[in-house]
Amino acid sequence: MTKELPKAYDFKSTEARVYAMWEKGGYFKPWNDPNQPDFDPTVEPFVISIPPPNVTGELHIGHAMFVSIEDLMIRYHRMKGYSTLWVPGTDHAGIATQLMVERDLLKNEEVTREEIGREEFIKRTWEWKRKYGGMITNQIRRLGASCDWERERFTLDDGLSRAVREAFVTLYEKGLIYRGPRLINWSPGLKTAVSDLEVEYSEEQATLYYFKYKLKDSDEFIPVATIRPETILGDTAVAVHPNDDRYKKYIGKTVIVPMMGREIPVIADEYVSMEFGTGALKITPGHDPNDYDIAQRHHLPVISVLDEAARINENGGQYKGQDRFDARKNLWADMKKAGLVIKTEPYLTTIPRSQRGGEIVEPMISTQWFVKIEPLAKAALEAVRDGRIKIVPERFEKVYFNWLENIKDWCISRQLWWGHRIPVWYCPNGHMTVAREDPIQCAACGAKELHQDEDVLDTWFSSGLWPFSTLGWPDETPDYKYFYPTSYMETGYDILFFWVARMIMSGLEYTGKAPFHTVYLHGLVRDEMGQKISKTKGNVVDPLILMDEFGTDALRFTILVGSTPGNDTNVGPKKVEANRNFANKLWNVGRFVINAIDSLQTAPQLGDYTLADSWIWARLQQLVRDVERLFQTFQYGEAGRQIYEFIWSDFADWYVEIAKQELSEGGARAARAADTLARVLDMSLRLLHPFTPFVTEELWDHLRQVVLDSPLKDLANGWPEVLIVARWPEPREVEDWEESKVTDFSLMQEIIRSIRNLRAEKNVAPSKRIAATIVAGDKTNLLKEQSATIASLAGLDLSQLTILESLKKKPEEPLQDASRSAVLVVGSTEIYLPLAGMVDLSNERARLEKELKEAQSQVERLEKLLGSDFANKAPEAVVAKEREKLAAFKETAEKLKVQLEAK
RNA sequence: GGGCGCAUAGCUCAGUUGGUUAGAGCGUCUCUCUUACACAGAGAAGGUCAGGGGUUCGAGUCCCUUUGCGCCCACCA
Repeated sequence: MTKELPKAYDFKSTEARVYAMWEKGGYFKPWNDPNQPDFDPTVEPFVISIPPPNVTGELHIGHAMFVSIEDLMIRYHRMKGYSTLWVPGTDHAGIATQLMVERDLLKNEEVTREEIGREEFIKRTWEWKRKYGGMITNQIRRLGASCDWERERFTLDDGLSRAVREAFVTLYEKGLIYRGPRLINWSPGLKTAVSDLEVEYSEEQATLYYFKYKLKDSDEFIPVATIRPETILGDTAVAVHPNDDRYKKYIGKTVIVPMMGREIPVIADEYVSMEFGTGALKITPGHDPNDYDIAQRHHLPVISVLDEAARINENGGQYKGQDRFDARKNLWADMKKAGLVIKTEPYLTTIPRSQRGGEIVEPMISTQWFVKIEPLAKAALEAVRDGRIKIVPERFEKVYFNWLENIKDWCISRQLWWGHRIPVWYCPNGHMTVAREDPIQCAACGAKELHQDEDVLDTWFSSGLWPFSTLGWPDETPDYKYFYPTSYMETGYDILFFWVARMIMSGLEYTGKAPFHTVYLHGLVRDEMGQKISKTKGNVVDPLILMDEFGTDALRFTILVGSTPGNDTNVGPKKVEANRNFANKLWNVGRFVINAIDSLQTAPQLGDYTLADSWIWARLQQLVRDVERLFQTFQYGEAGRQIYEFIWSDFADWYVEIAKQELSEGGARAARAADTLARVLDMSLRLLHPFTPFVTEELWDHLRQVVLDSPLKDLANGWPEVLIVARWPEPREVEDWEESKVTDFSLMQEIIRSIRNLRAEKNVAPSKRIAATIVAGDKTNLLKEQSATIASLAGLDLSQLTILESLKKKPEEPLQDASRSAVLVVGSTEIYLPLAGMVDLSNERARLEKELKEAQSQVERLEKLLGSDFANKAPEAVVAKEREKLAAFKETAEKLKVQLEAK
C-alpha cells in the first residue's frame, strides 16, 4: 500500500522538490554530449538559445511566456529522443542596467556616476550584477525551465566578450565598420546616441510657429513654419519648390537668419511640398534628417547648435547655455519684438522619444561607429526568402522583408560605461589600432601611449551573437560543432528587428550559417481584459503571485493554451485558477487510478476488451495523432486544449466512471480495467508533460510505484507517438476501427445522457434507481453487453433493465404501456421508463410532440440538402454521412409518431 | 502615407487543407457532499460567427467592400 495521496494536488510541496530532482538527476543535460567519450555525432540535436533576460531584471509575465513555450518545445523533443540543449543565460542590458545602478547610487550615496568615475562605477555595476544576477535565473527555474544550467552564459563573460571583439574586428577588417560624424538620434537625458529602433514616435499636440525669413536688403520676406523654433539658430538655407510661383523669384537670393544675422541662400528642391505649410522650408542640416539630406545635395554647411545635454551651444549666439525649450521660448519672444513673427497654431504631430528614458530625442551630428548594413541585410533577406529560415507565423516574413529592404546603417556606439568597450585604440599621433587583444603599442607608429575608445557597443551587438557565442564561438569547441546551428529561435514579435534580424545577419556573416532554421514568434501578454500591461496603469500581471496562488503548471497551461503564434493573449487570475482546477482534476484521476491498482488483488492485466476499453483507446490514438500534427505545425494551444478535453471529458467523466463498475466486480474484469486505466493515464501524463511538467512528473512517479512490472520508459524520455505501437498489446492503426468504436460508444453515451436528462427534467431523485426497457433492434447485443454500465451511469436498476430486439416479440412486457411510461427515442433505439407514480405524465405528449417536431425539421432539412446539387457534387463520403443522418432522423420521427398515437 | 492583426455565447477566447445542428473556460439557472476530485458531478439556458456583396452543391473558414478597435513601419516642415 502506497502512502495516501493528498486529496488536492499540493503544488507547493511538489514543485521545488521535483525541480531539484530533475536538476540533480541531470535531466536537463543533452543525453548525447560532445564533451563525453561516448558521444555519437550522428544523433540529431535539438537546440534553443534562451532569449537572455536582463541580468538584473525581475521575472515578468513576458518571461513566463517564453519560458513556457520554449520549455514545451524542449521537453517535447527530449521525449521524442532528440539530444536536446536549452542554453540559458542573461544579458548585461547596457542602458537599462546602468540606469538602475545610477539611480541606486544617487539614492543611497547621493553621487553621480561621473563623480565616482568610470572604473569605480563599473566595479559597482558588477557588484550589483552579483547581487541581483541570480534572481532572474532562479525565478526562471521556478517556471520549470529545463535548461542546462551548467552551460549558463552572460553577455559580459570573458568568452562572450571575446566573441564580441572577434565580430567587431572581423567586420572592421572587411570594411563593414566605419566611424564618422553623422546625423544620429541623441538622447539628451542619457547622453548617448541611440539607434533608430530605440526611438519611439508618439502623436502629440505641438505648436506650429510661423515666422518671416527676411530677404537681404529688402522688406520682402518668405513665410516659414517650424515646430522647433530653436533650430532656426542652425539654419543654413531656406528651400522652396522649383515650380512654386510664389517663391520662384527668390531662388538664389539671400535671406537673413532671425536674431543671428547670418546670411543664407534660398534654394530650390523638389522635396519641398508646395501644399504644406507655407510652402517654404527652413533647412537645419544639423538637427533634421531630411534637411541633412537636402544639405548634402546642395553642399550646404552643417551647423550644430545643441550640446550633449541639448542646451544651445556656442553656435547659438546669445542663447548659448539655454536649455532647448527655454531657448525656444526666448528666441520666439525676441523674434516677436523684432516683428518677425506671423502666428502660431496648435498642431498634431509625431514626436520622437527615447524608448528608454522617454524624453524627446534630438537628431544631432555626432561622431559614432556604424555597421554598413546593406551586405548583411541582403544575406539575411536571402536566408528567409530561400527557406533556410522559416518564420512562424508566416506573415511576419513580410514584415521582416520590409524592414531589411529599407534598413539604414546601424549606429553601434553608445556613450555609456556598462558594456563591451569598443576594441579600438588611439595613439597620440592620431593612428587607430583595431585589435582582438589589447594592444601594447600603436599598430602604425609603435607609440606606447594608447587610449582606448571611450564608447561601448550597443547591447544588441553582443546579443546578436548569442546563438553561437554561447556555444564557444569563435573557437571550434565541441559544443559549437555539434549544437550549432541551433534549431528554433523562440521570442516575441516585438524584438523581431532588434534581435532576431540581427542574429540572422550576424550568424550568416560570422559563422556562414543561419543560426536557426525556425523562428517562432509569440505575442504579447495582456491583462484579463485585453488591456496592455503597464506599471502606471497598475494592471501588472505578476507571474510570481500567480504561481504562488495557483501553481506553476496552472500558469504555464494558461499561457500555452491561450496563445496562438504571433497573437497577443490575455492572462489573468481567473484563467489560471481554472487551470489550477485542471491540474487538480488530473491529480485526482491519477489518485483514483493509483489507488485502484494498489488495492487490486492481482496485477493489472489485459483481458478481453470491453467497448469502453476500445473506445478510450481509440480516442487516445486519435488524440496522439492530432497532438503530433498540431505540434508539428506549432499549434501548441490547440494541442493543449485537446488533451484537456480528452482527460477531463473522455477519460475522467466516462472511462473512469465505467471503470468503477468494472473494478467493483473484481477478478479479471477489474484487472483489465486497471490495466487500461494505467496505460491511458500514463499516455495522458506524457502528452501533458511538456505543458505541466510538475504534476505529471509527480503522478507518474507514483504510478510507476504501483505498476511494478511495467515496461514504461521514463516519462521524460517517451513520447506517446513513439510508444503507442510498442506499448499497446494490440496496436490499432486502422481509423475505421476507431470510428466504429467511437460510434458505438456514442450511442451508449446518448442513451445515458437522454435518461439523465429526463430524470432531471422530471425531478427524479438522483438516488432513485428506476426500471427501464430498451428496444434496441440491431444494437441489442451491443447494448446488452453494456447493460451494467448503462444501469450504473444512468441510475437504473440493473435487475429491472430489459434490453429487447423488438417489442413485438414480447407483447406481454408491461413496460410497453405507453400511458404509464415516458419514452425516449435515441437513434434507432427506444427507451421506456415507467415513471408513473413518480411524476405526472400528463405533459408527456407535449414533450414527445416537441421532439417529433425537431426530428421532422431535421428530416426536412436533410431531404432538401440531399435533393440539391450537394448529392451530385460533394464527395461521396460526405454525402453518405448525411444520408445516414437522414435515415436516423426518419426512424426517430417514425418512432415518435407511433408513440404519440399510443398516447 | 504604407502594411498587418482583431471583430464568434453576458465576459475572455478556441475553431489552419471550406463539409452542412459552431466549442471551451468563467459567469447564470436546477439538482447532488454518488468512498478520485465541491478546485467536483449531472442537467439546462445562452450565438442571424461586426454589416454588405461575391465564389461554391456547401462559407465562421476563401475573395471584395464598409464600419469599429488595436499594432507595426514611414523624413512632410
